[in-house]
Amino acid sequence: MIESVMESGTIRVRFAPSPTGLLHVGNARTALFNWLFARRMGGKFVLRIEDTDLERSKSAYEKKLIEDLVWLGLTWDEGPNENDPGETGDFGPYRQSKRIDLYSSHTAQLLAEGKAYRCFCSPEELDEERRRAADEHRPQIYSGKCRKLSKQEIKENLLRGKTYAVRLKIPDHPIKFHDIVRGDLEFAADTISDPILVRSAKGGTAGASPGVPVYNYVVTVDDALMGITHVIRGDDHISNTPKQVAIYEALGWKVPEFAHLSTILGPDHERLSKRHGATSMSSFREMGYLPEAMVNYLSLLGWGAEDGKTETFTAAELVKAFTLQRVTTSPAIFDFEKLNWMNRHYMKEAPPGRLASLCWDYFGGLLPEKEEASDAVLVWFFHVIGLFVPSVSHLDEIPAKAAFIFHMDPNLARTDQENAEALAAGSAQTVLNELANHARAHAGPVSASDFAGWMNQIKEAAGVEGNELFHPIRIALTGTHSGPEFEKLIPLIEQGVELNLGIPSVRERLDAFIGV
RNA sequence: GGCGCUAUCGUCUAGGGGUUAGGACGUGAGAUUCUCAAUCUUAAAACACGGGUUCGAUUCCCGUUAGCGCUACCA
Repeated sequence: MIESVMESGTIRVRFAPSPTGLLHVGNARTALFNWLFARRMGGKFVLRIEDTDLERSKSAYEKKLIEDLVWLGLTWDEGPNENDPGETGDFGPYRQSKRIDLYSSHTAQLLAEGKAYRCFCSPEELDEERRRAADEHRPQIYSGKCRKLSKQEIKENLLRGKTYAVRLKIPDHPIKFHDIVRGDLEFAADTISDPILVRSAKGGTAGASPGVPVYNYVVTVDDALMGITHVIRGDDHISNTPKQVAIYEALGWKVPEFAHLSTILGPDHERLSKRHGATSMSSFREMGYLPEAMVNYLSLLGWGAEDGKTETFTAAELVKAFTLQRVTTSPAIFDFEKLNWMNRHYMKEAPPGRLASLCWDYFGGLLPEKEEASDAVLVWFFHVIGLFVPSVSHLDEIPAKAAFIFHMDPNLARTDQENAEALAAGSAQTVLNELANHARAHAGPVSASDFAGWMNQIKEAAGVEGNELFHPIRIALTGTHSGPEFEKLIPLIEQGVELNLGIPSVRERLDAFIGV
């Protein structure tokens, strides 16, 4: 089966996260590049859950992980199903915890062929070896002591019930492999320790070790058995790769192509972590970032368009443009500002209805339940959101910006530092008196043109214009000296009043502030 | 300590033996708008250092330095 897949030329890649936490920026970018490569090449994208670390793995994280991948639009062809505990694909199981029986036959084979051996060394002995190597400025690699054990010695150890681990014999020639991103990589044999394949356990006198296989062994066997042709992953795995290559070769399997992606760092050049703020996909989603902005931004971390200029790509455009050859080698710093810019870009393009429904929950308590809201309320809310979107980087900032629509505190408006300055101007009181007169003389809701008319008359009567005119009025009406233009704002306020959303009318606002 | 990866504006990057070293974010200035945001125009801003190779290196090679990763019977 493996051979047939390899020979068919179908490209198969995998994303193999362990469900020990949320999907963060680095892993999301790895998933994205795998996905892009698979889609671009017409290959298969496999999701494999590496949940062998039972202590840290949680099914809740697996669920969240799947949610986040779906949110980003990185759909997989094989792997755990999105909505049920089942799996899709012919190369399963796709959860590593269900695969633990698959490795022992290969271990037995390696042992039988003399490509692996039993290592009876104790942790203490190994520690001692390492310590000595460090003292002598040598690479800290295993001495290979147990390689030389005679059959007789092994038998005796087994008979005495000594525990042993299984180690691979690293061949004594340099290990080379090709990395699509970095070119040919080569590691000298004497810098690579014989890797443990299977952890120590009390073995029987026959058969393979009953111990638990280690990560490097497991991924290699899994990748091979799943017919993975291209391993695209973080560059923290470069040092693991020669060991894995040796495993492929010992088992007589074709070595896949590798592509090691550079690390994503925080602004302080440290590895990106929670310390730097939001880094998980779910937190970005909660903050109201759009998935297409996230995908686009992530794609630019370690990759660039061929023309050297294009920055914005839809997912489809990315699939068309993406090549591993253009992936960059140096580490990239995650720039929240540029992500924000990207999100603003996509918010401008998004239909207001979509943004409004994403925002609804941010306005908890101020609006009816979305399901119970009338069409008129929905439309009104679309407009409110549309009014504030240009002034925010992500959707969850909107409620604070829009708060004055729902309620206004005249005392706060008066005492706010910057407001106080504007109100202290000599003309401010005149302007406000004039405004009060107009409001007094007006019955019913105020239209945008009513208000524009007032403005013109106040301008003449008070003999002021510009900030001196508009600042006091804006403060009287909204409690702040900055915000959306009156022409759009006034109708929205009066409509909101009519919809019984409990928001103060133009007249009520002015009354509270200046007494009408 | 050992092994490895990396090095172009503050950041993401394009480029590549001879270029005014290009674009984007951010920043400054200007325009527009009642304000803020948005928008438009515009400016400043980079080839880490030292040796080679070469007529010529930012580009190729070597070294230094710095950053990062790995160095587990973790994944």
